[in-house]
Amino acid sequence: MGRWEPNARGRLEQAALELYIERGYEQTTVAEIAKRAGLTERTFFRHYADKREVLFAGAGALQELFVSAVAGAPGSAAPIEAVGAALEAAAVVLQERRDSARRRQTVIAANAELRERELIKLASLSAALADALRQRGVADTAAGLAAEAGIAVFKIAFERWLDETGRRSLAQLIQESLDELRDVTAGRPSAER
Amino acid sequence: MGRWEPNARGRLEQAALELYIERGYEQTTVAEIAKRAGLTERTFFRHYADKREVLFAGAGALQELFVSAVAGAPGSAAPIEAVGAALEAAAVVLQERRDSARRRQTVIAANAELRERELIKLASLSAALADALRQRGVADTAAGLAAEAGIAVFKIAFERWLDETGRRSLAQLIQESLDELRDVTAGRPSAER
DNA sequence: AGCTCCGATGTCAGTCGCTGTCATCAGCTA
DNA sequence: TAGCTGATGACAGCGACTGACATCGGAGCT
Repeated sequence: MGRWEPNARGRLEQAALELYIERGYEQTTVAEIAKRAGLTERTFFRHYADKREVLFAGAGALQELFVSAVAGAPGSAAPIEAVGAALEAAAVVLQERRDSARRRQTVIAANAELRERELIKLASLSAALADALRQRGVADTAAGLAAEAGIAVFKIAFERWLDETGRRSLAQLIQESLDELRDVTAGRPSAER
Repeated sequence: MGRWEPNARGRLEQAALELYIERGYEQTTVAEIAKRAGLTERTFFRHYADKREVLFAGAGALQELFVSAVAGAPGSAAPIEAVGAALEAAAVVLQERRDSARRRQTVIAANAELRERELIKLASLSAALADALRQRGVADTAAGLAAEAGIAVFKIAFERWLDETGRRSLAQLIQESLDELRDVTAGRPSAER
């Protein structure tokens, strides 16, 4: 039990998300977030490096999930298969949270600064993925390419998952996108519109 | 002849790059940049939306180059081939500017905000590439994947081009990376370390 | 030439994100 | 009970960025 109201971080995240939805990211001041959480602006910045970071608290956990999935893939798995395993592990975790993911994504999509922050989180994910592949003995360039390709697939599958009415699971969409990426890079002509 | 000293934008870009190199991005204030360019802080913000944007003035031209290269690719070219053509066109333009590209990249790599801005420029490039592919009749998902894959290849080839002592051209490195991406996504085991 | 228009710049005040510093407060331990 | 410590508050200050208004000087018109 804390000495003050417990879970200050959680209250800040909740308040920030609410306000970003209600009035938009730019129209929300950090002082307002802190006030709604029953804290002061200064305390907000002790918990989060900046006004954007409060929306990305889960990024660290996701990255650990990715890395351990790659590390845990069978030694016989090809790099792209290890990456696929990581993406599927993430899909399982995210599958239950589609509504909240969609709310969050709506906020992010509406603001360029937040999109920038999301992109650097994905880049960090890619770098961690590449490192994990190198740990498995994958050559430098191949590791970087497999990681970037995996993140590209994740981005596109995730976007479709949130857009769709929701028949297919995230894992399915990831698998399909991975297959389609293989076809596309092979120069195979895909279905036209 | 302009009424004031001409080429205010160019002077601002020059001054900013110099100062970012001399004392670092964070340690440079906009007022200092403006002063070195013989202007005021307010005028800086009339030319550039923020302190980061002054480093990315060329992004628009690069994007147009990408788009017109895709649009100009033969109708028989597969999506990934059209993307490859765009990357090669960019490589030709960049090939002559390795030193200045390296200086710029050193500044960007040293600061997270600048890396974020670079990533969103690349994302914008990817979106434009995908749109250009859709114009050619490529299906939505395939267009998005081909574009993201192309940008991934560009990122990695560009990085290697700047790192290497410089034997291979950027165009060569892009071609090799494109080939390696095809192998990696096909699950083909690549050389290990 | 004289006049007017207009776009680029300067000036100034103000908001807000973010930081450094010091005080305070609540529980824990000796 | 007397510290000790970690989380918080209070406050001053810097710098990025914006809105409003003044100014300046060339372009075009009469």
